[in-house]
Amino acid sequence: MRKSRAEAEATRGRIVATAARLFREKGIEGVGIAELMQQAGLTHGGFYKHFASKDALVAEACGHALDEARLGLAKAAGRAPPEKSLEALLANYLSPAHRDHPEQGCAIAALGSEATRGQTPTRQAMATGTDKLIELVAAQLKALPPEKARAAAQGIVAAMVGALLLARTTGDPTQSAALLEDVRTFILRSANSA
Amino acid sequence: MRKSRAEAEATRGRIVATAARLFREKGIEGVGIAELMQQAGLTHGGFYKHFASKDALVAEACGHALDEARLGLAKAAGRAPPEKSLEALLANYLSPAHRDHPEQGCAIAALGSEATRGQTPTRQAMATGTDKLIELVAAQLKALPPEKARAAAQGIVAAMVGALLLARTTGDPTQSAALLEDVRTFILRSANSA
Amino acid sequence: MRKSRAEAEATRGRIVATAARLFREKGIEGVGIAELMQQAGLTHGGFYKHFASKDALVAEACGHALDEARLGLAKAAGRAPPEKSLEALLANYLSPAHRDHPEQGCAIAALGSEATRGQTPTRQAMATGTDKLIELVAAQLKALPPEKARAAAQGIVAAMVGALLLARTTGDPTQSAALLEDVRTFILRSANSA
Amino acid sequence: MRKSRAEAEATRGRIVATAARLFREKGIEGVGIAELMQQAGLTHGGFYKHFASKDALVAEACGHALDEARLGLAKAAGRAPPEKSLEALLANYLSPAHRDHPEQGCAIAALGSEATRGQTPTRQAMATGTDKLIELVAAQLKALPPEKARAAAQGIVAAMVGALLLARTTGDPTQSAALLEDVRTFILRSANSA
DNA sequence: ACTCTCGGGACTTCCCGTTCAT
DNA sequence: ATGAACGGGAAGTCCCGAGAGT
Repeated sequence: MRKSRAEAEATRGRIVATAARLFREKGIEGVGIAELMQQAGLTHGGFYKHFASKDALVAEACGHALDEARLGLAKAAGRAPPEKSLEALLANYLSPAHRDHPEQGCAIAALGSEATRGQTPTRQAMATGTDKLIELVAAQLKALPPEKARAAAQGIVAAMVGALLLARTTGDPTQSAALLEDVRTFILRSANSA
Repeated sequence: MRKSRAEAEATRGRIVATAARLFREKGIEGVGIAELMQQAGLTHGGFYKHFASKDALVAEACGHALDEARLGLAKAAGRAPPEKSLEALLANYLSPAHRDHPEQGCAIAALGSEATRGQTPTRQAMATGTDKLIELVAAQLKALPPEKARAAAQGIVAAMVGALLLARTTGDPTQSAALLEDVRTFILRSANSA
Repeated sequence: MRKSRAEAEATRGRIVATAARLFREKGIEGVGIAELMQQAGLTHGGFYKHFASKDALVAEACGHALDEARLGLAKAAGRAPPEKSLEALLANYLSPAHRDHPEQGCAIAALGSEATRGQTPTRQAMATGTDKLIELVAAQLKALPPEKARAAAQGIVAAMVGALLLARTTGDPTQSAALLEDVRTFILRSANSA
Repeated sequence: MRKSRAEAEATRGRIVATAARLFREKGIEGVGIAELMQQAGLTHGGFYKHFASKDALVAEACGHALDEARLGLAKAAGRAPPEKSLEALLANYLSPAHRDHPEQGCAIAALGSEATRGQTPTRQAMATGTDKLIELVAAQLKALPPEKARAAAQGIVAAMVGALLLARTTGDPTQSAALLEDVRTFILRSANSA
């Protein structure tokens, strides 16, 4: 029944990963410890050996989700030629696939309004993750000096997150796909004229 | 003890208005029928004489919140000279005051991720309200032909909503105020070059 | 969701009946509130609206189980001609069917050793039920004066309960059936020579 | 710190003896490995060097308890003149002292209903011990041929075990003492008329 | 319209058997 | 052999949505 230290660490990681997925899919309040642990292949009894409370997990899972999504974006940007990296990043983020799969996507779009009302550690994790995302986008703005890049990156990230939210709100897939497309154009126009 | 038809109607309206405020403040799951009715000056027993379920109220309250916020924006835009109306609208939306008072502000930013997972009527109400907001913004883009205006308006609204979310996530008031400012610049740059 | 007063009372009764069955089948410690309520078609959340604690239910369920089993015995005794009523009662109690179905049978045999260590109300319920069972058996000893009947009845009940326990301990069905038969003979011999 | 083979064997025996006592006192589920080992003067970590599982110990402890109790009965029977040996055995078993000290007494009465639901090795041990007890009682029925003796012995053991259970259920010491007395009479009457 | 209550489900605490690490 | 810790699972408390009863 009991596992070695290494296995226990793996278990903990599995819980965090599962939580990061489920929270984005069903919302933080929409997932209970029991369901969470079951999805991780455990029972809820052992949860408190790994985390002090649900809120502690929430903070960690938010950080994990943010990191995971940012890594995907960085990879997509890296695969494109340097002058097209921003376009590639946007194509990845503002896509119907991302719209339809919040459980693997950006936690700001999936959990933003809930996280705002969360506890301090959660908000902290979201703030840190958001900042790193802005930095990632700023790094793609190679034509701009650092300060202007950061300012523009904030606008870009804001538009990205907002667009995803709007696209998920609209029921019509065609209409929301067009919206994502329009916002991409909107962003690039502003970025290019900076 | 029985009230007239008109009074009952007024009561119903008070419940919706209270819900629209509380939901934006504490989230949909964060507000119970009991607290809601108490804030409306009633007891929770009578709730189901007015609404079939909490979800029915949620849908209605979302629509109400969206309308209320949009009216405020329209008024702010209307007070400015025609060529400055978009600036005025943005100044109103992307302000520290709006950031600090979700309970009177935009429901997309305050409830977006929760509403996405809500029931159909709720999502419908959010979609309709979002569309009207886009139309309001498009109407300020007087230099553009209707179709281009709508496309640009989508980008603007996306950036507005996203910016508010980011600003509320960041704990530091100074930093988030700068972010709101930066996004305003970002939006106008794109709008002007359209 | 909520039920009328009468339905709630029925629910409570269903819980007790389910508990009486499950406890005898799996033991008191072997049944949790969750499983119990699930078998009764409910969830464990509502349990404490009906009972102050698990122990409170245990006491009530023991009483219920004892009553139920005694009623069955009384009926079996009543169906036989008066001079054969004890034989009928014993045939019913000391039968392979009873041995194989503790969940519908005598709670003393099924729960005796656990109940001994239970809380006062549980022990009280067991004591009362045991006493009534002795009285039932005494009532079949029509040839004896009341006091001698009660004394003999105690011996009979002791042998009945013990025989069931021994029969359930033995793995071999044939051997235990013979044991039940032998004990029946043993009892009647003593009763007839009193 | 390492102990010799013999010492380890002694330790093991001490654990079994402690378990046999504690199980009868508090029930099988009522005793944890930790308490058990502490009572044996050890810490719980080493338990699994001696036994594969708690269930393995349970089986062994049941056997030990049964043997121990039977030895006591045999000794009591042996101390009496041959024609009084059954009376002596009964006096020993059906005594207030036995009623009040299950931890040193008959495991069938103390653990019967729990053991019934135990695992196969446990049930096996109980069955074997029960059989030996019946044989011991049969050996006291010197006037009867072997087969009749065994049949009668089954009735006697059943009544003995049942009586102890009933006596422990009743709260009142006086009443239960009378019950034990009555059952003794009941048994002897049947035995003598066989 | 108000109060009380039913049933649902969440979170958390506690303890147990078992095993790792020392 | 010791002690810590992992994972399982139960008990219990709390709050919520919904509706019955007055």
